[in-house]
Amino acid sequence: MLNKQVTIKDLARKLRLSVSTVSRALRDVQDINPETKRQVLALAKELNYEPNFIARSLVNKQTKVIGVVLPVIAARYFANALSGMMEVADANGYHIMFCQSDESPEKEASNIKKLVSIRIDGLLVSVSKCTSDTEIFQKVQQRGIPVVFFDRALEHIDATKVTVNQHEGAFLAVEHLIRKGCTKIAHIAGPRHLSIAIDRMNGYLDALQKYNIPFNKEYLLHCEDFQYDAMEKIQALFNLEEKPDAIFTVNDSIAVLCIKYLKELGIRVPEDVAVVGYNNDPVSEVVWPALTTVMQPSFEVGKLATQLLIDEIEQKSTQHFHKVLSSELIVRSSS
Amino acid sequence: MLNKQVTIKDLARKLRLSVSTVSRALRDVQDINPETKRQVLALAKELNYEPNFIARSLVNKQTKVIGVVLPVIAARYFANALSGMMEVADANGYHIMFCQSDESPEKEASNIKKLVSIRIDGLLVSVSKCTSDTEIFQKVQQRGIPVVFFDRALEHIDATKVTVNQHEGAFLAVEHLIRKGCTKIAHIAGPRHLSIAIDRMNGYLDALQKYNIPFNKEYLLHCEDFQYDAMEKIQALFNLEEKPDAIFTVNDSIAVLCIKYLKELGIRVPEDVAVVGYNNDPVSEVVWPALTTVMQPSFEVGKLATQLLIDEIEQKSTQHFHKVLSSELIVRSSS
DNA sequence: CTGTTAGCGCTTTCAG
DNA sequence: CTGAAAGCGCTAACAG
Repeated sequence: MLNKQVTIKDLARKLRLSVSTVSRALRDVQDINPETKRQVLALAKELNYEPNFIARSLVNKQTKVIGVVLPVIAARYFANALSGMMEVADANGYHIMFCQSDESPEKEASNIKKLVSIRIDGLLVSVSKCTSDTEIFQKVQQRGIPVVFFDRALEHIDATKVTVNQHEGAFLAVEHLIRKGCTKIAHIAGPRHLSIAIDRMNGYLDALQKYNIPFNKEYLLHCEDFQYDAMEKIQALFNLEEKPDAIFTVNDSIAVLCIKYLKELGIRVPEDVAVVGYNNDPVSEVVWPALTTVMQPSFEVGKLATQLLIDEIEQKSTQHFHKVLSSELIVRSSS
Repeated sequence: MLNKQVTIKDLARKLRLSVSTVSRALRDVQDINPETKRQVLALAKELNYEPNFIARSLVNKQTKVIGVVLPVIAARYFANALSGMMEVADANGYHIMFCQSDESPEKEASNIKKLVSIRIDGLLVSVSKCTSDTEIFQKVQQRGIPVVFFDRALEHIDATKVTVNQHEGAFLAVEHLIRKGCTKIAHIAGPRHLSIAIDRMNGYLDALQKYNIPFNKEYLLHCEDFQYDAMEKIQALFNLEEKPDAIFTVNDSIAVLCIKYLKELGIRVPEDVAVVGYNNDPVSEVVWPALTTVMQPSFEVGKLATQLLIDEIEQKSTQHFHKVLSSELIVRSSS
């Protein structure tokens, strides 16, 4: 049943060669007789030889596995980023091993420790909402394992980062609302300590400023946890004297909640109030009216981050970059 | 910078012990002086020793990694199943390495080959829509690597399988429509060769039969690729003389399309036509009216499949099971 | 161009 | 209870 794996030794014996010669023949090294190489390769194929990664790792001190830690795989954005990573990893002979932090810094840390103990060659991470400590990442770097941050990066750490220009995406969204004639534009923002949320908020603020629209403090509300306190913020907005004529939200699920709430109130979207979300989540196509939103290049982020990480692993590059990718506004009927 | 990993040898030297004694102390083996063990453990902690998985794998001939191949990670169902897998794997000291087949049998096969060459200890797979050949899986088994199928399994292969009772889920959905008073119930089914789609269709048929509702051939339509040909089927349905008063669809995205189309036609949901989907996709909560749908226990599927696989790997069980889990009908306002 | 030797970090007989 | 020795499968000097 269990037909043992054929090893380099078996090949050597059958060919009356030494294992080192066989080893050389199997790889792309010079100093090998083409004819010998041919024979070895032929026999290897015939016997269905497969190099043993484990043994190779032990001597080379590199596993060809890249660790990935991200908040949650069930989010479309991260699933797409991961797909991009797998594509590039595959093309370069690397394997991906990923873990989710579930937005918990503790779980994030334990995942990282686990990956490091497996001897990953490099680490790709998108930090949890509450991560602020750089120490663990520095420890990884000190071990000689390159770290690349994607999407959500820590500010005060010297490492390569691939992020998306949140400010620009938000600016585009708000500019679009302004051009549609909206002047009382509210923003339901994300957590105050989360950099991507702050960037989006600043994009909102700067767009208002550029078009000389006075900023109304009452139109800016923060959801501290992205989701569960959203409804009360929305309600607060429509209890104001001066109701907004547009809402830009930090993500699509909040935008969808807005649309539902407005419908209940008999307020028309987009005629009375326009709504724009963020992320191009699948739900955005399905609500009615379909949601205008900002699409981030998640797949590209994954690909680029992985490529840069591999470059660092293979020492092709030694310095750190911060690449910032652009987003795209997708205009649908909610605005 | 690169502070070398401390090895078992370092511990041995400092403690003036032999490596084999240290090795024993580090593991749960008998034949070791408790005091010696204590010392070794203490020093190990102090020096931050971490056992080298790679070296251990090489001698033990087991990697503690489980390979997972699934169609696509961006689908909520699979993301959840994978989360369940990671939970159980983690709790048992295993790691997960996953690949997506993108519904291509070729990519599926190459992923499996890749995983096998990494020397995974076991394989978890949900086959692509078009996979029918059992050969590759048998080859994996012959290598002594246990295979467990989850969600989508191949029929003609002797292996442990964890699936969801599609027939029952569909039956529940249709029964619910019948109890609501619907009698002209249409079904937009999935591909004819895909077993889960066939099971759902049979659940539909059997529910009709049980309640003595005559089957109308015109009310049964197949989408051969799940998505892109859905719209024409829906239209066909409403070009019939005798229009249906309910539609049960093979998945939620088709159900959502139905709702949209019915709205355009000015047909009220659920008053004129009730709609029920399948999967409890996030979109089902967001459409209006919110979609009644069947929720599959994907997380549980992942957990159970992994537990059974680990049992097989560790020889706790040697025979194969086929576990079938139940689904739940989630009633919302579309029916 | 090829063989010999040593060794990666760990486990496992086999003696003591 | 502990140590010596061999070996997992492969790579990497170093001679020849």
